[in-house]
Amino acid sequence: MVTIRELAKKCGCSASTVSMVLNNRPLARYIPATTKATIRQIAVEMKYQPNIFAQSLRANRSYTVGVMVFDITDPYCTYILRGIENKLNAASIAYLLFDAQNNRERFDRNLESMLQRRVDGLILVANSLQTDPAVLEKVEIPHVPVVVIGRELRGLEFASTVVINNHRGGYIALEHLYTLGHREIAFIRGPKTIADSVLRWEGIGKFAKEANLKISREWTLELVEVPTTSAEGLEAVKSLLHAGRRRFSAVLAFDDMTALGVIRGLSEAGLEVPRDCSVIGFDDIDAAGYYNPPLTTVRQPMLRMGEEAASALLDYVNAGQKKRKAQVVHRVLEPEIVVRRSTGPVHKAQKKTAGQLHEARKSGEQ
Amino acid sequence: MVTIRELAKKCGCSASTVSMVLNNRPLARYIPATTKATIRQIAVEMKYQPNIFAQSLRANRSYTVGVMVFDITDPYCTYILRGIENKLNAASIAYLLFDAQNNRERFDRNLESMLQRRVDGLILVANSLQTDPAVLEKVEIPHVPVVVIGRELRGLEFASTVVINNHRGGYIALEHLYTLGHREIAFIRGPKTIADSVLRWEGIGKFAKEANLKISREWTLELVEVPTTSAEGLEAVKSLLHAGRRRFSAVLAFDDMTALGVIRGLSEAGLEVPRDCSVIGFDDIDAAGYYNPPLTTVRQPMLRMGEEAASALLDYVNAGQKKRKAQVVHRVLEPEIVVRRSTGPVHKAQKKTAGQLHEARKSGEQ
DNA sequence: TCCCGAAGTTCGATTTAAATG
DNA sequence: GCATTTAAATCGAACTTCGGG
Repeated sequence: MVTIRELAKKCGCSASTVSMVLNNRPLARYIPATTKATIRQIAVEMKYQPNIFAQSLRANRSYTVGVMVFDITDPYCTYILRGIENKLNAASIAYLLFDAQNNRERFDRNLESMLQRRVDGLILVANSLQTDPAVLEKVEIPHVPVVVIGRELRGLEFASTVVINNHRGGYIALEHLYTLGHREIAFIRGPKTIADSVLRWEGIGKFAKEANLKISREWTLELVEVPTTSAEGLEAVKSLLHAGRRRFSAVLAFDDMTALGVIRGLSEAGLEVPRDCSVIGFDDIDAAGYYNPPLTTVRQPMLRMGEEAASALLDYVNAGQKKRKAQVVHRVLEPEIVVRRSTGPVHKAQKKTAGQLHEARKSGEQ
Repeated sequence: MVTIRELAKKCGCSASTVSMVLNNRPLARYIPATTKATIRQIAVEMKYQPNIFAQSLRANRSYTVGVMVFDITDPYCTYILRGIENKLNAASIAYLLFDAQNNRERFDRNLESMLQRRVDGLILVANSLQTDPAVLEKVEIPHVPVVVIGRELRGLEFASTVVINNHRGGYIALEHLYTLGHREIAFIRGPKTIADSVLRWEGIGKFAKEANLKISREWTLELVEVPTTSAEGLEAVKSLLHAGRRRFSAVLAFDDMTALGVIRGLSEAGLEVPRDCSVIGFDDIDAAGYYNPPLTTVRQPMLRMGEEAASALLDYVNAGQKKRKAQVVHRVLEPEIVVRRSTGPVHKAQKKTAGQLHEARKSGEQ
């Protein structure tokens, strides 16, 4: 690897001159254009690449940010990551990836690791288990700027946030089912420990109130585990069906994974989606698009969330570099409904709702 | 941030002493145990953390490896990544993640970027578009050790590989269908440009020959695009069904994404899986497990592939550090069949095979 | 005074060579 | 000669300061 001194020798000048020229410093302003051109040319010829270790040491910057996701195998995370990558790439900033694997100890270890490596900033893709403000206190010490995705978090003067309007998401999900004529709807709520879940439920409540729709407690289940899995959705819908005479013509699930399990549960019980029962999810993960049948869902703009987060972080870091005062931002993105084939109107022909149909078939089988 | 000199002052000794003690250098051997203990204790109290920039500059190592995947939104990649993460984490090595996004220019840019950042080694999760040996030539120049996952590549003395036995995979996939009684089988091959695809096809051919099974050219389609999508699987099976009087009772798809599309295509054509037609995939991505119905597939041990790759890289890097001669390795992992619900026996009652059934229904509808 | 360029210092940890009692 | 410690050099880029024309 060629150093700046070797390059300087070849150019017949000093290292300072080379440095100033290649970095377009003000001091290089009076150096003749021909000299500059020669230096640049020789630099290319010799494939000179400034040693990033030396640069980092000098500038006290790593030119690297840290990104921690709560679960890299979760497609929600990977699309956010794609958004982050797009922005960072454009700014020639590389990133260290850390995966918390839904595990608090790992989360803490990773955080430690990122700080030890002196990242210029960090992005946390959070499920709510992990990012209570307390966790971030240790981040404050070296004043590393942070952007948190997916978790409301105000009042920390070094932390920006990017979230979606979960309240609105819950609202439009129920609205969609209502518009299709559904009045008897089962709900599979997310764990109460998750902030998203609470907000979505409030949005659902708001629409119900406005539409004068009654939410039956008996058709409302609550998931307990994070992460959610399709297996839980499957179990949930089975217990709903076993609840007996209950009737419902649609299921509103906390998220896509749950919803996919619900669809499978209905299929296995001999019910067809959406003919016998509609199902709606939340997120719009890839699998929603290619499921059998494809899932209607409330879409989180994951790519944009990642891009916004990366932009916010870069702005903050660059501002700090130029000694301007950096501003935290709190962005709220709007979700949108994506209508596919898992929801449909309540047919006139559809005399019986899902629960009843199931009952009927069961008796028929026996 | 406290430096080693500040720490030394507090300890009443020189920076050299502190350095030697904290790093357990041989020279520290005669330093009294009490002194050492004091130094260590004060280091903890002052929260001393060696500046990694300075360490890197001195040692000419980044203590960081680069990992490039071909598509971070592909679940195949994320499980491999999880395996890599597990091993690297245990060795306190962080990694820079790069995503080629199935794009050759990005691949090259990222490679450049990794080298510029002087990673200690790199892992490439390759689809075959990208890793012809020529690409790796530029890696050789700075003698950076490489591990390639998913692509056979011998003869480069700095590159290890981790692959699965694709030939065997194809063999056992067909064997599974054959054992269930299927004799009339449709094939959706992968693109010929992908090495995996060719090898799997050879394995299929081998079993067919041994079992004296005829592979009909008319029931064999070939995908052209990378990445594969479920949409292509759907299209493929539709064109198979439209081919008319053709009869087949099972479909062997190139990979899971394709297979999932096939299942949906069959469903949309009114055929039930596996009653009317069995479907088998390849990979065992998450979605295979929660699909409707769950997919029988040939499993690639992705977690292990990642772990093996990371281990191989660490071994190589550490060997180089200790000036032992580093060894490249070429690991071949065995795939295994995962039987779920998308395959079943050919029923005696199943008078007609999928193609015929479809024909029958079509006429019935008209 | 203005233009051009170089010598020398800094960043922080590690290591070599050498110096103490 | 031995146990114990340290001053000084090193890694490479960037910037401050200074000097010659």
